[in-house]
Amino acid sequence: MRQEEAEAVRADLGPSTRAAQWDRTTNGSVKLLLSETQQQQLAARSTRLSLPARTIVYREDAALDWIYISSEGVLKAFRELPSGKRRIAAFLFPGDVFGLAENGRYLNTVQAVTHVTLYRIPNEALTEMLRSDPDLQFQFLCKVTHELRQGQRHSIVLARKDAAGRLAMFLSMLENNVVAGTRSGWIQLPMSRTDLGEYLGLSLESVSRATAALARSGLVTFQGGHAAKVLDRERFEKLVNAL
Amino acid sequence: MRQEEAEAVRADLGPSTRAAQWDRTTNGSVKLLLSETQQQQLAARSTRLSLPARTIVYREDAALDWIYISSEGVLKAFRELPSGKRRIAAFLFPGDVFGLAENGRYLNTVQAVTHVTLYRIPNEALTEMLRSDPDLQFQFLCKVTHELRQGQRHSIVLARKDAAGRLAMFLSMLENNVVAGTRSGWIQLPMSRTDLGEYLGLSLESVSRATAALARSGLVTFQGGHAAKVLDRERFEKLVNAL
DNA sequence: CGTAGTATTGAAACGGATCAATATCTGTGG
DNA sequence: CCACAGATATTGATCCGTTTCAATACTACG
Repeated sequence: MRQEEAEAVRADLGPSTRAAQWDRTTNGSVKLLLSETQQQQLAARSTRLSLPARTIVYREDAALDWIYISSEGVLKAFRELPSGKRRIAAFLFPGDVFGLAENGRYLNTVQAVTHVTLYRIPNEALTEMLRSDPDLQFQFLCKVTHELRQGQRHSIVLARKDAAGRLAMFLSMLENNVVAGTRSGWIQLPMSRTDLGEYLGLSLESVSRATAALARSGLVTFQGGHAAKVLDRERFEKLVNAL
Repeated sequence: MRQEEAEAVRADLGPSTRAAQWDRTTNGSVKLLLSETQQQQLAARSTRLSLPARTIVYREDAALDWIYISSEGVLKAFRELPSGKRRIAAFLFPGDVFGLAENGRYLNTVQAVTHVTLYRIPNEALTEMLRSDPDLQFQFLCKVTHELRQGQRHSIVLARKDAAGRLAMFLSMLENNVVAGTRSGWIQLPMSRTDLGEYLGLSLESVSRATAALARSGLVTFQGGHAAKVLDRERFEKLVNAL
């Protein structure tokens, strides 16, 4: 079904997509697939960064200077609310593009959750490339479109009233984001319970209770708080889809 | 501040945006501003539609055939959940582009809330134009980016725990969407309480109680259930920002 | 090995969902 | 123009789950 979607995109765009095609990464998100020329151009203008966990990549309201592409690790994009609370808008995984969806100023603060490696491209260089290369720009259009879809999924999660259901949906989402090479069945949870709460719109106590509830009812086991495994697939999926 | 953002976009893109510029409509959303040639091209390939309230424009999972631009009236974009419940992802106002953010299949069902007039462009014709016109494509990139931002705002609303606060944020959002010419201060609420509930993640009873609460505390008056006016601006804004 | 940040668990209270009854609005036909 | 019917909206009472406050347990890193 995912595969079908990718096909459909190619069909929609016809010949123009041959040089720069869509594809889905192993982590389930949409990845930029570039022609050799495009890769060279991007590589020539980008800097590779290696950042430890907790590093802030940029802050909300800062001037938009660079566009980033995540290569390894996990990051979080969040906003600080007037009350001091935080709402995490999205977690960023390898292959994700960020710093793109804002005009002149970054909208969110982006911070590394784990150690990460990123590619950083000056905003002007990228927009210059987009301007002169419709195929490349189409890649980004699709990328943003995909993020829009993710955002809508997030809204659906937030509209659920049951904490366990929200958590299950989040785990399900992470499952589709498994980086190739992860051991069978175990879902890595690099982020803290607080992060989960800020993403799911729950207090961290509720997150804790939700994990306990999933474990107690035998749907999922947790290992050390940062890994999970679905035990009862059928009931798990039923919960996920019990919207 | 909005104005500043628009400026920044132009600055980011430089000369390439001269022919096809960004602008903000009076309703606060981002509108496509096209060159004469682009307008002619679009006009030549689009059909104008006039639809009564409640008409379904397209259904989720239907094949993506056309892209739409709203001209008059209000629509809602929603998904039917397995349980039969609905979640409204967005309301669509004049100037909004929709049917764009999906690949091969529409993601949401779109239905007219009021009588609407739309422009409909065959998908292939539009993608053809985008392929050959980077400036035009950039318009759409920015448009989708803006929708992404709206989606994030929606997520923030949904993460609030207090019904009155959610409703106040929605009213505030509508206020920025006022179509030019609306009488001073009155916010039009063309959608039903049920629609509000489905957008805000509340039961319609809670929406009703929230309106009652806002009225009782003197922040807002409601007139016939489909118009509202902020009475105590200061306290209203305080509530909106009390995240 | 200890300390600080992180996570779990418990008890009480608040707020929204739900069920249920009544009221209002809208559009249609007499 | 009015009356009626179906849909939409308001209001009330109760239940359930999340939040909050608080105390304890765990984990990771120096």
